[in-house]
Amino acid sequence: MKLATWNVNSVNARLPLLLEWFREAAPDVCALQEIKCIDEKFPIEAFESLGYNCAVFGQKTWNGVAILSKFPLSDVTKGLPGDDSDEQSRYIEALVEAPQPVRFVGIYLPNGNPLGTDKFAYKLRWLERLHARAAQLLTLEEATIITGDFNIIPTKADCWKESVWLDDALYQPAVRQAYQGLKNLGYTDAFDVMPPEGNRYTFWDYQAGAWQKNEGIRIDHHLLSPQAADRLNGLVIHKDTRGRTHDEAKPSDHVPVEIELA
DNA sequence: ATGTCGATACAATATCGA
Repeated sequence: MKLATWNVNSVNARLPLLLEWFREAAPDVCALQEIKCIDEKFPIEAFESLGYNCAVFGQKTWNGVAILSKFPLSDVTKGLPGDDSDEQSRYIEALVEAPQPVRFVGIYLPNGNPLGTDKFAYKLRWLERLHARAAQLLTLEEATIITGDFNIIPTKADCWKESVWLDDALYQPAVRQAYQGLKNLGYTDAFDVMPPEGNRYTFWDYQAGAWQKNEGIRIDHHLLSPQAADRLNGLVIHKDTRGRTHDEAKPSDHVPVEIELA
């Protein structure tokens, strides 16, 4: 069973490339982030024609997350619990009704830049709420996967040059500690168990020739409950999609990251 | 010298967020 995550930076701007990749890689389940549209503008028919069920939590202009699945989806939760005033679409959760079910959580964690603003405070509060939800999910004793764009560089090995990231919200000690805190609850980062050969980055900035110079970072992660970690068989970072174009469509700045579960 | 994107309000460019 292949479960992927991809920050697509607008699902509609990316659609030709997405459909091409979904045909090739054929993930069973995929979390999308930054769909950048309201629910009514999500290209549901295009994905349904490839055999996917869609759960969408959209938003105008910014953010927006979705789950695509070849298996039925049930028990869908939209929005991260813990703050009714949070209006940003960054969290979606569903039960994937496969022969061996999986509870699948897709997140688009706040970027948090620049430091010293309410944006960074929002990121820290969001992390606290995610910690609480992650702890709650563990009590279900299910195979649970929390995946998505975490906007967190876990270690200095996960960026091309540490000095560049020291003043960035993606690499702050408090943020990295919060990520470790999720692991301390009992979640496993699939990358720690199944590091791929060669590339470890999942994002290359559009600017400053970052892709051409391989100046990337690893910020798209899969966290697995013990019941899910016991089934982990592999991890693939689809780096080639970063260099692909399709007619008018240009690549996302993130690439898909996929895990294989027994 | 952030050197690029995408959505939006707006009607060719500017702003915002990343």
